[in-house]
Amino acid sequence: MASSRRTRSESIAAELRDDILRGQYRPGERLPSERDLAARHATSRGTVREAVKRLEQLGLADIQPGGTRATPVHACSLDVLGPLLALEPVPNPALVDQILEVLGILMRFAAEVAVADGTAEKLAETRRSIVRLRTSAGSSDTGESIAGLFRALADAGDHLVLQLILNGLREQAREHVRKTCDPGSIDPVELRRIALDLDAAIERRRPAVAGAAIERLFDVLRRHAAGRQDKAGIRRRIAS
Amino acid sequence: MASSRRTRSESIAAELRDDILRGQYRPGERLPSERDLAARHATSRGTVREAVKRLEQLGLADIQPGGTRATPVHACSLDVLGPLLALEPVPNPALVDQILEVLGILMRFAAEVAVADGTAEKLAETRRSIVRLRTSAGSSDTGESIAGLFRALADAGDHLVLQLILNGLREQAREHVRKTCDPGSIDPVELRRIALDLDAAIERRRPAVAGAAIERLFDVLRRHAAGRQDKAGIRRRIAS
DNA sequence: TATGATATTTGGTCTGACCAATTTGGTAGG
DNA sequence: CCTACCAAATTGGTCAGACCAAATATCATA
Repeated sequence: MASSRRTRSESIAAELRDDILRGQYRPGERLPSERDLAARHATSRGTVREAVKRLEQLGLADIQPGGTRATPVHACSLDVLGPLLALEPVPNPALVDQILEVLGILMRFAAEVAVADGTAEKLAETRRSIVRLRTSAGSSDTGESIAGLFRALADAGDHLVLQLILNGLREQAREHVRKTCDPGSIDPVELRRIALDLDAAIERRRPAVAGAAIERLFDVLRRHAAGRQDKAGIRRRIAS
Repeated sequence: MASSRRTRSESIAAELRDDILRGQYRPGERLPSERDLAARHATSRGTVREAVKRLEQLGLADIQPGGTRATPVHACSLDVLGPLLALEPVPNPALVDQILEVLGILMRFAAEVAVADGTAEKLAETRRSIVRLRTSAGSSDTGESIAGLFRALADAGDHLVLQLILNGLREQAREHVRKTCDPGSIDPVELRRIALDLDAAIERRRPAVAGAAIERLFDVLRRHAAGRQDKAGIRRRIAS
C-alpha cells in the first residue's frame, strides 16, 4: 500500500539528493537552476521543480527566488537517513549502531508505555506477535517477527508522538539494518528467553520488566549487527 | 535562514493538510482530484500538484493514478505534529506532555552521549550555554536558554541519528510548547540547582549524573506545562 | 573605490495539451 | 441474480512555452 513504480521526478530527486549527501554541494552553495537541471535531464521544468521541492522537504535544500542552496546534513529531516545508508553498498556500521541505539531506547519506552497503559485487546495482539517470534526464532522469518513485535508494541501504547518517530525511524532503517545483520542467525535460545520474559512481563503488567527485556533484545541485536568482532566495544556506552 | 513568505501552493497544502488532520477525509477516502482542487482554488493544476505532493511527503496522502487517498494519522511523518498542535487555538495538553516525555528521554540520552564522547571544545560550549541558563533563570529569556542548552547537548554528542530526530521534534514542538508553558515562570531556584549539577557532571565527566540532571529538568518542565493542577498525575508513569 | 541604477537570472505561477494507469459503468455470459 | 469482461471517463505524470516578482550580478557613475 506504499509506493508505486518510480516516477521521473522521483528519479531526479533521488539523484540530486544523493549528490548533496555525497557532499557534492557544500552547505550554502547554489544548486543548478531549475531550467539548467531540466535541460540536463532532458525533461520539463515542472518535473524538475517537483524534484527540487522534494529536496526542500527533506531539509536538504533551501529554495528561494534567486537560487536554491544546499543545506548542512546535520540540520535535515530524519528522512535522509535511509538514502544516507544507501549511499554506500554496505551501510555504515557506525550509523546502523546509532540507529539501533536510539531505536532501543525508544522501543524500551514504548514497551513500558504499552504494558502500563495498553488495552487488554492490544496487549493480546502483542502477545500473539511474541508467539510468532518464538516459533520463528532462528528461521528466515525472524526479522519480520521482530518488526511485527515492534509494531505491536508501538501500537499498543497509544502514544502518538512515539508512534510518529518510530514510523520515521522504521521507514528509514528497516531494509538497511537487515542488510547488515541477518536476523535469522541470531541465537534462537537467547531470543526465546527474551520473548518469554517479555510475555510474562506483559501478562503480569510489569512495565519495568518489559522494558528491561526489550533492552536485552537490543543488546543482542546490536552485538549481532556489529559482527563477532569487538562485542565489548559496542556495549552500552554509559553505566547508568 | 528558514522560511520566506508563504507561497500559494504552500497555502493550499496547509489547507488540505488541516482538512485531513481534522478528519474531514477518512483514511482511504479519495481526495478531490487535482483538476477539481485547481478549479476550487482558482489556480493552476501545477500549483495544486505541488501542494498535494507535499501532503504525500507528510505521509498524509497516498497519491496514485486513478485517485489520491487520505492516510491514517498514526502512520504519518513526525512533521504533522506541528500542524496537529496548531489545529486548536490551545495545543492539546496531552500531546504536549507526550512531546516533553519523549523529548526528555532523548535529551537524557543526548546528555549521556555528549558527556561520554564529546570533545572538550563542544563541552565547553555546552557549559557556556549552562551559564546563560543560570543567569537567565526566571527571566523571559529562560525558554531560549533551555533551547540553547538542548541544541548544545545534541551537537556535542556527534550522534547523527539522535540529531536528526531532535531536529524534527524541535521544529515541530518549539513554538507550541512555549504557548502552553511560559518558561519564564519556572522556579529559578530549582532551575539553577539543576544547571549546577549538570555543569558539575560535565566537568567531572559523569554521563549518568548528567542524564539524571536532564531527567530532573524535564520533570520540572512537564509539571510546569501541566499547570498547577494534577502535578502527580503527570509524573513518570512507570517506576523503573 | 564605493555606490547606485540597470540587466539578468531564478523561482512561482499560469495555460493547455498528451499519455498511461486506474477507476467506473455497462454489458454479455454463467 | 451474480460474475467476468470490455469500453469510456477520470486521474495522475509529464511536457511546452509564457509572464511576473524577487534576488543576483553587472556596470557606469560619483
